Amino acid sequence: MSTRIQTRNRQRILEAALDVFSANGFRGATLDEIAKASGLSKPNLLYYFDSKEAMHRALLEQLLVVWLAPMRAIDPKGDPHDEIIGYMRRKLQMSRDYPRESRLFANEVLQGAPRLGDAIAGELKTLVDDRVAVIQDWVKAGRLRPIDPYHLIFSIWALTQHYADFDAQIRLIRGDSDPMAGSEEFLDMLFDRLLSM
Amino acid sequence: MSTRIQTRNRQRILEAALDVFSANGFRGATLDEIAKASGLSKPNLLYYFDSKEAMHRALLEQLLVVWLAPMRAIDPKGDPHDEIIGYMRRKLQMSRDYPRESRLFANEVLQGAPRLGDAIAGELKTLVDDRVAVIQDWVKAGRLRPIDPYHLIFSIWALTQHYADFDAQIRLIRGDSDPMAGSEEFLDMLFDRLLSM
DNA sequence: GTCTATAGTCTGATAGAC
DNA sequence: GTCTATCAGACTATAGAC
Repeated sequence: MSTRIQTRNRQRILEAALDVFSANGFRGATLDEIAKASGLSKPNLLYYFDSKEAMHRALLEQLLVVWLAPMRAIDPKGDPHDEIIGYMRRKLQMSRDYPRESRLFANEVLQGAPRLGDAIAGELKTLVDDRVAVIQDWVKAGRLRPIDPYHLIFSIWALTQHYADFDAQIRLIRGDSDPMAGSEEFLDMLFDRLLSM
Repeated sequence: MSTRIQTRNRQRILEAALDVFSANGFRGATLDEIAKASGLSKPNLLYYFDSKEAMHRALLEQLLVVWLAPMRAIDPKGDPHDEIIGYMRRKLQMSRDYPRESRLFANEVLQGAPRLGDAIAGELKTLVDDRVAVIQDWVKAGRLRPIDPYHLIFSIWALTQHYADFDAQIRLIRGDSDPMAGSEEFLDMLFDRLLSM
């Protein structure tokens, strides 16, 4: 019943699976690679997870919680400008801290979200719709200048995730120095100008 | 020697290959799918292209020309504000006209640019470095407010390509109406504010 | 040029010894 | 719980008839 070892091995597998899935997408990933990366045998992987699908599903589920946290943290009672900039900063920090998770998500959506469609159409859409309403209320109350809430949110996603998802391109163009150097100052300035009255 | 049929079949194959590679990445794509999508048999595919790799390479090569054209068209002698906004608009139009090409490129970069690394480090970097210098000259001449040229370019890429690459997500959140509706007005406004003195 | 047939390899998943 | 051995199917690519 040594659940300690089980938990640890499941964690090792998910860690390796995150590497492989985020670098190749679901179909491009192989159990052989995950086995090699985790140091466990292929049948042992399938002792802990029923299938390749199940591994991927486990990753996406634990990803969603972390992924949506920055948006959940937007406070309708806060200052509109600070709340939006704060959201953008938290999202940018996620690209810095969890680039593989960002690429896992990007791969999934890029390939039509076949395994994440329900979560996007459900949990994420509900959250976005709610925050869109908050932004619209801010605009109506005259606390935020008129702006399209959907495109505002999309622009935050696009600008922050770009640094994780297109990391390879940025490195090749800028050289191997920190690809995100200067991004926070730039995005602070950009959103400050975007939101100012 | 009926080169007409050859050219037409090569085109049919590349058309089908673009569908499959852009939807699944290189490793996730299969010749069976490309064969089915093109209406040709699998061995026939390999009569026209030496390998799966060769097909992918052909797509990337013809992509690069189209892909870099909007940036090449930036005129150092033009008005800085208009040139940058014009570049952004051309890039956005590419997302509208060539979403599959955008996703093909995104898949490739997302997965570490294993087959496009040389072109990015060579042709693209050269072009970017040149345009960065142009922007810096504009700033020095006082014709453009001080701004980080690299992050400016990355922000254009991120914001415009997002609509093609994350199309599935946007559709699920906004419903099946045109996912790009309002994007041009929003981005016009955003970059106008970003660049204004 | 296009096909069927198939070689040879890799894939996800299972059986069974320990 | 973990392994070796192995299955059935899918994979890229080739051979050879037409």
